[in-house]
Amino acid sequence: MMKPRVRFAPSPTGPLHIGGVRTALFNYLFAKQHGGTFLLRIEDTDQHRFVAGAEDYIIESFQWLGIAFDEGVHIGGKHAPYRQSERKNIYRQYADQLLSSGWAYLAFDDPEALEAKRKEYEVQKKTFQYDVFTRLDMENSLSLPPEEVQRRLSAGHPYVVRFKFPKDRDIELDDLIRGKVVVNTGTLDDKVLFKSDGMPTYHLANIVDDHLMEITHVIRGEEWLPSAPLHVMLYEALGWQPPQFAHLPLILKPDGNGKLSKRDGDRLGFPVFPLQWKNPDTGEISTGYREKGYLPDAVINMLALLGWNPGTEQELFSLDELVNIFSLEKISKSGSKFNPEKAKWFNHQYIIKTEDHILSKFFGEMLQKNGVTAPEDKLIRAVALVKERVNLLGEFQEQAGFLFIAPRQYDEQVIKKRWDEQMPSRLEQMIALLKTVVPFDKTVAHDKVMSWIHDHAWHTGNVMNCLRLALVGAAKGPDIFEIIDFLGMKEVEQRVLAANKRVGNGFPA
RNA sequence: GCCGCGUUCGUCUAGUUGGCCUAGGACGCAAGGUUUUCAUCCUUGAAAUCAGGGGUUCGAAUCCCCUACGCGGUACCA
Repeated sequence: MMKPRVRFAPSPTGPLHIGGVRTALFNYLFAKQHGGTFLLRIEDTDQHRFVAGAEDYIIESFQWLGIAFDEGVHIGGKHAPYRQSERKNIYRQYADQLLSSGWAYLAFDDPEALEAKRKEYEVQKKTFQYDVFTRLDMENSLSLPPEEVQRRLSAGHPYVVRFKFPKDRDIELDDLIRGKVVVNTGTLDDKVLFKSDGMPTYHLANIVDDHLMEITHVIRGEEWLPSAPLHVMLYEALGWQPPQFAHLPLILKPDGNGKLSKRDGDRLGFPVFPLQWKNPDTGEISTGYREKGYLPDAVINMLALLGWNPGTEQELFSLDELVNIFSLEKISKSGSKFNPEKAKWFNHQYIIKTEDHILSKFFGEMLQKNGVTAPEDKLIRAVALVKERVNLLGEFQEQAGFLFIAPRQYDEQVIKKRWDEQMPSRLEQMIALLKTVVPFDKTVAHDKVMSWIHDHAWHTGNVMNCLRLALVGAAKGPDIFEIIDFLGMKEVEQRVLAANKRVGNGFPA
């Protein structure tokens, strides 16, 4: 294959949705696999929907994910600029070209007139479409006498440029994922190509830029499939070779039907965006995968397997592996419901795989926020002790926080079940016993304590869980002798004394 | 409404040249086990008559047709 050039072309209207991230990922994988180029273009032709900060958000998201572009707004490239608002002056000439070759026409109908027309049709239970059948009833350069058109133009009447579909032609499109798709031009509407505000619409700008930027493969969401025929027609009208198309299936909400939306995330409690986003207008905050404690590689892996799979039973892939094994042919045609549980499972797998010294950084920051500064070697030990029980990075705090912060309260369920008036003295005896193990050794300590409990014919579960309660605050956590080893005898004694004092004869202070 | 796309366990999916599918894996779920705790982990299990109905064929989840349902589009939004 010739080296492909693909693009991810989001609109800066808000935070990047994970569906968009997946689209970008598939583009990236495809480009890298074939030694091609991947570029980022910002499609900001709608000034009304522009949202400040959205572009930076998009760039930061991909930086976090480790998906690198070869060209783009933030890094430049041979086809700069990559922001459509900065390319404004190059689109007009193509609209003019279409106009003079008869592939487009001027339309003067204002939004109100269009709205009225739609209402009129709606009453008859029909839908108005500005197309080959209705355009002569409208006010445009096809229906109006040339001198009237000229008059309006010189009088400065606002107008748009619309594409003029031929009456009855089957447009064929060979989609890389869906195969042949055929649509008759008679069913298509004369899309606006150039708006009255002097900006092109998506359709024109997209085709022009894809051509100028030498895009070979357009890999985008399924929502674009209906307008793909317009796009191939546009290439023909402009006398250009169209790229190959691949329309990706949608990511659906976990329950019910329909596209995954921000609301679903809020409702079901999982992130829909890669990074946290604060709505500049309302101040509303939407959480992101990063803030929720996901590792970027886990997010990528999870997204890659949504709508695609290699056909083997392997589920865990690094980015590089994905680059090698990815193929458009294996993308499924139907939409995939997003599964938040599986997303967590992927993260769990990646946390286990991630090296301790990297994880320790995250944990260190969390402790820092709680006012505790811990040395790195301690953090690494702590992380190693609990990583297998962590799904999200944030859980390091609850799983290993006690290794640095003595418990402030004790689980009452455990007290009720296992503590009694003799427990304080037994725990103190155990401390004395533990102190005899010098230097401390987990196995030796374990054996000594066990036989000591056995000699007194005490209930192992009660004694050990009360010790755990004193050290951890609850009946959970890693092996108790590991904890003792980590804490050191001095700290262990302090915690036991504190617990004895506060829980005392069975009632927490 | 019209146009387009789709339809295998609850979910993601394997299955793509029809027979090796009494439909496999993963998530989740259930039961056991390991862990003196919790989680992890291990084992086992339930779970899709392959949307439904017709064909074609010795034989269909796999090919054809119809129906149903779902989704997407139907803006001077992308």
